[in-house]
Amino acid sequence: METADLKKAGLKITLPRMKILELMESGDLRHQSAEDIYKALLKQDEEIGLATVYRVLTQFEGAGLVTRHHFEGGQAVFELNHGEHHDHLVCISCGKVVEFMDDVIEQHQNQIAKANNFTITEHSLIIYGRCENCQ
Amino acid sequence: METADLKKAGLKITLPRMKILELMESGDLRHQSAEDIYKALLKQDEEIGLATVYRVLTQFEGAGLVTRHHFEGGQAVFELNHGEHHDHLVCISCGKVVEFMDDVIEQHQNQIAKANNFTITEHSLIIYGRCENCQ
DNA sequence: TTAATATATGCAAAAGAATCTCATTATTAT
DNA sequence: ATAATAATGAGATTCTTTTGCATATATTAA
Repeated sequence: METADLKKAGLKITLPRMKILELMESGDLRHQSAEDIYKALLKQDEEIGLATVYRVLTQFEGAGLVTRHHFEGGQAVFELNHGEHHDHLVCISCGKVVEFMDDVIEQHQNQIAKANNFTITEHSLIIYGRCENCQ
Repeated sequence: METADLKKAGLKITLPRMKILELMESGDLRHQSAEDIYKALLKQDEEIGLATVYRVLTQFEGAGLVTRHHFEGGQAVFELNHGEHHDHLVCISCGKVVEFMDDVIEQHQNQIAKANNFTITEHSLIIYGRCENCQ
């Protein structure tokens, strides 16, 4: 992920945008709410407003750099796109998120859409449960 | 769906609860937001507050009578439970909702959860797209 | 049927998430 | 470096949902 991607999206290279990208790339947490990101930036002494974080994330989403997920629990979470589409397992206890991808499921979704004369624009499959450590 | 279900859930049989149940059974719209329900009740000249609608729906959800879905677009929608679990196709243009159920997808979800040592509590599969009339 | 009690309701206020306004500041193309 | 354009921060605002509290309603036992 680089400045080139921002340019391509017609977005100026600004400090807030760079910092948010960096933070999302830096990997500890791949799925964070706007507020998580805002707080993480504060901890790094970056004075970036929450409104800016929301704005930037929405622009990134529009540019296809980021995906917004509506997991349960109020706030949307954002994830940096990395190639392949995938779905999610979410632990309702500790919040752990595992990504997965299943071709058979994808295929069946396409069939179902077709059978109902729907043109798919996107889909969201989330499995909620308890992870290994939270049984 | 009957008063017995309310009793079983330890809920008193009250007018708001009956009216909301009736409305949700009466079938025109199987997936409605709390506000949709509130407005529909107003049209029937039932003076039931929005807060009550939210409270009752949340209680119904807790009692397993109703399922809350977080489709895209701000408001949660509520659906009266009718036996089998199922997933949803949602038209992003007209809001039409089609229910479906696919055993192969269900099976694969279970496998995936197992492979990742998750105990499933629930899952949500939503396919967004355009329906026949909205292409 | 009535009285006692436990719950539910309506309204207004509050809380939480996300967006918008607008004056100021930064970035880009010239 | 400058002008033109876009982005930012802070706070106000909107929208959805929840809560507090005084009143009203339903249930239970007498």
